[in-house]
Amino acid sequence: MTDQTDLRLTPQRMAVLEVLRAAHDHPTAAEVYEQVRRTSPRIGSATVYRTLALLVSTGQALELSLGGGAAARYDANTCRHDHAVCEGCGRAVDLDHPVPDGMMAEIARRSGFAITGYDLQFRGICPDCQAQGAGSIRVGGPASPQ
Amino acid sequence: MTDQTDLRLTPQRMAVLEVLRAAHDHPTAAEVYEQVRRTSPRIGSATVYRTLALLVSTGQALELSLGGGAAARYDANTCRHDHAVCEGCGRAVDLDHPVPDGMMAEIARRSGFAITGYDLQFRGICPDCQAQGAGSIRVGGPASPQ
DNA sequence: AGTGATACTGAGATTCGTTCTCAAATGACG
DNA sequence: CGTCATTTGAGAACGAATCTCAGTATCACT
Repeated sequence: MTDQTDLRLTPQRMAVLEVLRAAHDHPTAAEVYEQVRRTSPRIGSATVYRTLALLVSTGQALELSLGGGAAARYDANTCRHDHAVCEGCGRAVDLDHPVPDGMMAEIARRSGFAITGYDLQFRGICPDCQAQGAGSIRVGGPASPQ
Repeated sequence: MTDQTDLRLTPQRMAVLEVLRAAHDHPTAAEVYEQVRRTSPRIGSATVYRTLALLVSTGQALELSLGGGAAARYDANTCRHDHAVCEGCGRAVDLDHPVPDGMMAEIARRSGFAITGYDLQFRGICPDCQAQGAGSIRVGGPASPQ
């Protein structure tokens, strides 16, 4: 992965990318796998994981780690954007609210880091979950803790 | 965990909290476990995990999911603060740079979410890693991908 | 077309972090 | 001192992700 001299666009890779592009709900690798199997029943999970990692490393997909022990989620929308994660149902919705320009420069100056990017996630209760009783949200976290 | 009527401050819990308070490097659960064993050799890892989760749920510790397949890290500094994660060595340093007040209100208004908080992590190369050749950072991610 | 080199795949095993199970231990309190 | 809920520790179990490796597909070149 560090020194790809030749990258092939195989049917499997196309299938994964297609599924990811078609999905708008930030699927996990397992969900992508399940979906891809409908059209390519012989594909292996390793291939899906490999392809996802490849897409991320070539900038064609984003990997979201939405906290907790939850599985990583993937997003074909590669424009800079953030997410709001619902503490009730675990879903994530897209936001496009840029972090103020000066902020990154400020952080870089203070920390000495060469900043290459950032991940920003808001936590809260989505409108749906608010509707069905925000008071009854289980304390343990999102719907699928593990 | 949802309805604790009686919470005991056991020696094990004190030991975990002590270790976490003494550590300033955002240890993983495994690191906390290893450290706690020096003073309480008979403690089990389950207890450490349980206690860590308990501390998080009672607001006495923060859980950081620093992306990738990396293990969760814990932080006894419960004041609102963010982190810069080094893509070279995987370490995280504290930052205290508040997100502008108006921003959360703005997000809440646009998304319809009842925002309860946020997680902000900057990615970059720490001064140390910059010094020893920032060009040679492995592409796959932090030092210990999994 | 034929050949060798290289990249890719799929199945299953493996690793690792984390949670679960359950009997035994502990602590609180009358 | 007895009771009862809480907590503990050992190990099993789990799920996500990665690794291994033999087999397959594709490329470059003749």
